[in-house]
Amino acid sequence: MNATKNYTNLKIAKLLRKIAAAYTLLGENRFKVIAYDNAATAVEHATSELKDLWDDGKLGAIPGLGSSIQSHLEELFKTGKSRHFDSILKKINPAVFPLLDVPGIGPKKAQKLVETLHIKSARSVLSGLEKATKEHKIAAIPDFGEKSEQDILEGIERFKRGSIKEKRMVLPLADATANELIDYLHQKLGRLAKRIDKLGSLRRQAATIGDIDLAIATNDFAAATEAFTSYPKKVRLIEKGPSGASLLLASGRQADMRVSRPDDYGAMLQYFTGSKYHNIRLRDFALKNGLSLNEYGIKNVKTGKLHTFSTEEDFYHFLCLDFIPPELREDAGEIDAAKDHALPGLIELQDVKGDLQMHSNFDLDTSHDPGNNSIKELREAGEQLSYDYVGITNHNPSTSKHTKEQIIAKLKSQTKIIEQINSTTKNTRVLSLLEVDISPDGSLTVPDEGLENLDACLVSIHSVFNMSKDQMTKRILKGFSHPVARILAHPTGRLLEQREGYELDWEQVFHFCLEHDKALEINCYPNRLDLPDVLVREAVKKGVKLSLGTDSHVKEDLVNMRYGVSVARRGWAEKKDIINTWSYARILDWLHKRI
DNA sequence: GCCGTTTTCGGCCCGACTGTTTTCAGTCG
Repeated sequence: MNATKNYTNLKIAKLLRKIAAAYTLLGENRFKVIAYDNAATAVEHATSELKDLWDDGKLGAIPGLGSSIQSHLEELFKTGKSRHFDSILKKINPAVFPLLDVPGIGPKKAQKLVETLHIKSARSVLSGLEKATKEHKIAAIPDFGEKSEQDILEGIERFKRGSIKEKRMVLPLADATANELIDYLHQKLGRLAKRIDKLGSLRRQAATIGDIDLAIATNDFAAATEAFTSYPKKVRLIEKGPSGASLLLASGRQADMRVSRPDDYGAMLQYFTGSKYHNIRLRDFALKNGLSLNEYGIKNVKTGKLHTFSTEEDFYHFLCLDFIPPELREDAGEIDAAKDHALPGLIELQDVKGDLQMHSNFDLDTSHDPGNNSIKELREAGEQLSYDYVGITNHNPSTSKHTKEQIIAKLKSQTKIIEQINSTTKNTRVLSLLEVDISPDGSLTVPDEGLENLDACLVSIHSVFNMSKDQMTKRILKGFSHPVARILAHPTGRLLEQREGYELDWEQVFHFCLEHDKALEINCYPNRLDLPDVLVREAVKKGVKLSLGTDSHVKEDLVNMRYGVSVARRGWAEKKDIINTWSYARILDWLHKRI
């Protein structure tokens, strides 16, 4: 058992990529190499741990893992090693593999470098290579030159910076950074820019973003490039070509811009929005119909005629597909659904009638951070957004500082204030909620009498994260089974780029929610976005209800709702899946259920 | 090595860029 414990999906994916690189160097059939690369990607994208799938005999459910790779993984899980993988890796100098993470170095270059420089160990390879570049030994190697020597040095430095702090931007930060740049470009270019759009993972609204990619539709490439490269907030210009340019931003990330004529802007937008795997699947689909796709349009393979498209809608329709919203382009069945006219009608921001998590400064002397604004101010902020209701979800009063009676008294006084506020308005109503900690033993940190007068409560984990999957599932379901607990807040506990979430048995959690008519939260806070999109998809498939909460601690953060909506959309959620789309009367009725 | 409403055999996405070269291999997205 212990031997197999460490095979996380991340590690398996890395192993499969190493095998792919090794096969490249051993001169194996290149499609075999691609197969291993694809398998690695499939593992990275898997929604469950492979080890768990294997336990359940469901390893075959991952597309890209055929019988051969499955059998090797099986051996790995059973015995802690794979003789087949080991025998392949043994043939390659181990110093090759760390270099594959350096930008610009692939298997072939890595091999050539370590051989020429006589580097033998994985541990010393980076420092050895760095030393060699400084002694100008690289330029002398055949097929390398002055420029590649510099590139390698830069690559190593980038890698070193990256390995210390390889942080992607959380979606809201990337979005804000991009919007600022887009505003600047609109102002600078005026009517010369017919359109400016985000591209890549940012347009697909992924939870974290690497580089910021933009597209400009214009007939004046030179003006667009000039405007972009003279962006005052750039740290430096990285490169500039006839149809685009790249800048380094203060965050350490790049901003890439591409220009295209309005007539073929649709194909360009489609191509660079990705994802890579969506595009690969789409090209495969197109080829079967005699069509070849590229960033300029769609080519008829037989006649060679290129069709161009000013919009993405036309591009997809030409392929006899419904338009696929960017959030769905992850090769998760969206192309088949588009063919069958079975894409979901995704939830929109304007469908949202209220926000179900925010923290006020009401004096509850809480266990965790209180908010900055009064309940009244938060209600007004909700009114500004035309909400029908806002749910005040202060943390429970600290249990160490108060007696049971004090906790009950504090909660009663808050309920009174909320009743008072509600009596003065018929517009945006305040829901009297509470975010209650689930203790390690599964009990709630508020006595039942304190929960009585609430509309409902959210429950969540804020301490003792290091429990086994089994224990944590039991803990959460015990706390969640309290009749007043209607919503499980930030269900995985992850903090993007900071902390992995705890593991849960999701089958059990989903089943529990369905059985007791309870909801899972999609927390919209920038570094949570929790539930993650892939779990939203699973929940939606099963019919589990979802709630949106910004978890705001200042009233300005209520606008983060749109990022939660993005997560919901990436999980194929429709209006009917999200309880925040309900009227005040209906949500109140649902919150008051005691099951 | 994977995969299948054209296929259990014979295919497997597409093009740009770069550097080092005189026609292309390697890498990337």
